[in-house]
Amino acid sequence: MTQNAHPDPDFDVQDFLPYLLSRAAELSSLEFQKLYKGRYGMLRAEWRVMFHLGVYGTLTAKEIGKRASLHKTKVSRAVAKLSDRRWITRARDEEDRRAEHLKLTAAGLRVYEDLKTHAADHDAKLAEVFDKNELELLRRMLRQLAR
Amino acid sequence: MTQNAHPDPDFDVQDFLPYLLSRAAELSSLEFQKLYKGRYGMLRAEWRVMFHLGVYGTLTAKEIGKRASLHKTKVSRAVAKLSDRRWITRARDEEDRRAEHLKLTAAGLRVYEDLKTHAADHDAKLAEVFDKNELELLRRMLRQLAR
DNA sequence: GGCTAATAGTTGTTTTTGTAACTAACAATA
DNA sequence: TATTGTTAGTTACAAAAACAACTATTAGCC
Repeated sequence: MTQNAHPDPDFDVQDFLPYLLSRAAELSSLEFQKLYKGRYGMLRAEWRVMFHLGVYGTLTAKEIGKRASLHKTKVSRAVAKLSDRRWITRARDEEDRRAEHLKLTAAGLRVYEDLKTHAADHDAKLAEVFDKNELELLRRMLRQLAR
Repeated sequence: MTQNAHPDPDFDVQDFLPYLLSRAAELSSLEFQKLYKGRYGMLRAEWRVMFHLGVYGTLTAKEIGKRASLHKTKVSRAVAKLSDRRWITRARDEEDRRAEHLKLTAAGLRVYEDLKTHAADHDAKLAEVFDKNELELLRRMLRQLAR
């Protein structure tokens, strides 16, 4: 079966990084997901859009998609829904009338702040199994992998 | 869950572990996903089922679900499809006739071996940005988070 | 200017997923 | 041995994701 020159003939699929990562991602986000879904009826893409606006202030859909690794259709639908709920505003760019500048409303900001608070709590809980150095390294490595 | 005493008032959502993890997971698995999807028309759940059978030999759907963190409906559908393609066999347990013992066929084993080889290559490529100790720590932490 | 290509974002359609309800077999217990 | 509860796995239906095709606008270029 093996063809030739494979890095490690005794590779264990259970150590496969994408697998470990996706399990860790799924399980670690479960609780928080319940919160934004249950309390605000939000989807993951919507939460991502909101928090990018929370962090950066004003962005276009394209910029959000790029930064958050979300496909434009997901961003588009998330933006439509958030806008319907008056959690964000859309302002047409007068230089380039295809683009819109998105921004949290006051209500949106409150939602963002609330979720952010819970995210901080949740993160702290996840983090407490590790020590500070390990954790810093973990974050660095994850950022590195996300390119 | 905790109500007050928020750990860090200046918490940055972009360091939120579930977010970092899910981005790292998505991006790191992209290439490999193309492979099992493109070459074998497989879904992620199907690949997971196959590789668990590849590693453990024989398992029931329930065991796979538990080990792979897959919901029983996903396992059920994956098993149905893999069985249609003659990549796995299903043998009714005669002690408990609700359960089935699943196993890769010779053809299934070939698919598994092929994918495993590519997984090993892909993993090696991902891993090469880190040094051995870091990598070991990363895997340990991810396993820890996946509980 | 007028033509083609590219870009920002949207919409429609098809796959996949999530959820709940279901069947069949087993277990516990009265 | 009926009765009720549990468990392994399936199926049906609704929600969400993926993908392709679309509109409107801008950019490049002859």
